[in-house]
Amino acid sequence: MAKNFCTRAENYSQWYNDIVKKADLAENSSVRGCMVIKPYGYAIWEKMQRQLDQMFKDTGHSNAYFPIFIPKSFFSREASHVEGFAKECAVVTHYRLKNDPNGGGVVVDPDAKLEEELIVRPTSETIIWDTYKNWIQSYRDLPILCNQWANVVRWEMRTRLFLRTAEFLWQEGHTAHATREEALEETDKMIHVYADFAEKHMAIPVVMGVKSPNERFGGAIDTYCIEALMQDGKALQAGTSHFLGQNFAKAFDVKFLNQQNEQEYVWATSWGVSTRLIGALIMTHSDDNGLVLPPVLAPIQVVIVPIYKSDEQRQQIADKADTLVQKLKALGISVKFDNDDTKRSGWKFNEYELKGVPVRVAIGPKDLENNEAEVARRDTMEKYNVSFDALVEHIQKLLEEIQQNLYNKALKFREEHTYKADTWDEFVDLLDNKPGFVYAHWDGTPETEEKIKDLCKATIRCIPFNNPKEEGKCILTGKPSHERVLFARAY
RNA sequence: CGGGGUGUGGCGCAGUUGGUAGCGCGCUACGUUCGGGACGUAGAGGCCGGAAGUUCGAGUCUUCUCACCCCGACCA
Repeated sequence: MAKNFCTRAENYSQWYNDIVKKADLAENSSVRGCMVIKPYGYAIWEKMQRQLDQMFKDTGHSNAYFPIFIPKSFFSREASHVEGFAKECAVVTHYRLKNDPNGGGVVVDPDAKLEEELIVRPTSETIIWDTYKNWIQSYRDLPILCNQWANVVRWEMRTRLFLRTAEFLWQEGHTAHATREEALEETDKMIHVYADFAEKHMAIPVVMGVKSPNERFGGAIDTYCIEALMQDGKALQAGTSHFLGQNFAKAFDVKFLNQQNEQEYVWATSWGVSTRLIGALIMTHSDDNGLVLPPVLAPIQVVIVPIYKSDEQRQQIADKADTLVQKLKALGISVKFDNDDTKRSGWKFNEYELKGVPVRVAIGPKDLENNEAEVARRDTMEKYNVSFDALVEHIQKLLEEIQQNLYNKALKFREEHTYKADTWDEFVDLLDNKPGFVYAHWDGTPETEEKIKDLCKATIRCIPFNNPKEEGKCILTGKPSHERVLFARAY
């Protein structure tokens, strides 16, 4: 079947890379650490964007755009924020090139040094709070609910397509509120939007929770997150929502006059998801035959492949296919009729399987005779015949069924790979031999979390919301603990 | 920044004791095919990562350099 294709069992990361390349999602560019997102991969991102954007609008947010460059001085205003990002910032120091006097092409003009260096945004809190300062005077100016779709740069040492690249695409929401309660509510609302998106659209079950101090965003009071479990048993952070308190308001002196005519610092949140979600999508659903896409996000939901010998047959099938295309399109289903004569049907079957198209319809001479078509679903690889009269309705239902099946499968996988550990040996044994989510007691100190990470590479992914209280002893130190937290090795 | 590796047609690779570059895939044309990646025939395509050196002669040997990949420390 699939040729030159690494299986998950053989080498998981090779399998991942193969999928990204062979499904034509993205490739490495000649710029170190940066990827080219190819049309098919970008189409998935566009579908995600469209959906998320609608969800942001529905919750009262508006899009805006802020500069890609941030003056260095802005960056140093919030101490833990700088600390979080300083090590991975790209910096612009000059604004002009000139011809190399030695004839070696162009060189940076040393006379064109910037007065103040500019940071290429790794995230936009600082430039946005510098801007919000001018937008806010009174409680009547609040809340501000902005989102921006943008690229950001984090100079990573080691990169992997979609999962970690030097430049990536994301959205970042930045909101300003009059009260602590309102900002907290916003933080909570947005992590729920992300969880909803992950589960309903990406068909990925997630655990929602709060980050431990070690894993918290630089400059945040609290970071909420959604965590997903990949097929190799590693966790992947799929989205974050931060309660920033008044940290940035204080750093940028953003105050408003409340109804009692008193000056108060503004309360803030920020939240984001990135193209990394495409990595999550791949590693949650795909199999050894290639990409598997949930119908809701698939650029092509249905592909129709004709099988023919003569031109006459080809024409007859095309007529049949065209009416099918019209009917499916009328239902809002994205369908492709691949009538390319330079590729054979077998080649197309493999190609669309590799690309994760949820439903394939094959129509050949025999089918014409019997007034039916062969339907193949990508998630289960099942094939069967359906009469033409029932086809449209069948496909519509099938797409919904596949979406649901993928979610159920992923949920089942997560449940089967979620464990409890009560002793250190048990904990390490699980991580090494049955990788997945491990619920274990922790004494609540950053030092212990750090030590656990050093010892076995596992980190606290989150402390789930509504976490059941349970008395126990810390897995490492034996100190008392009143709840289990979620551990895993993570991407 | 440590430790390991690789640079040769678009991609994946071979190239012996130094003798002037080959294979598979892909690509082009034509023909035969067409219900799970077809086959035949004929083609196109390469200053062998770069620089210097040894030599009558370097893909091959020496030195230097550059780039990329893998494993660590950092991270969404």
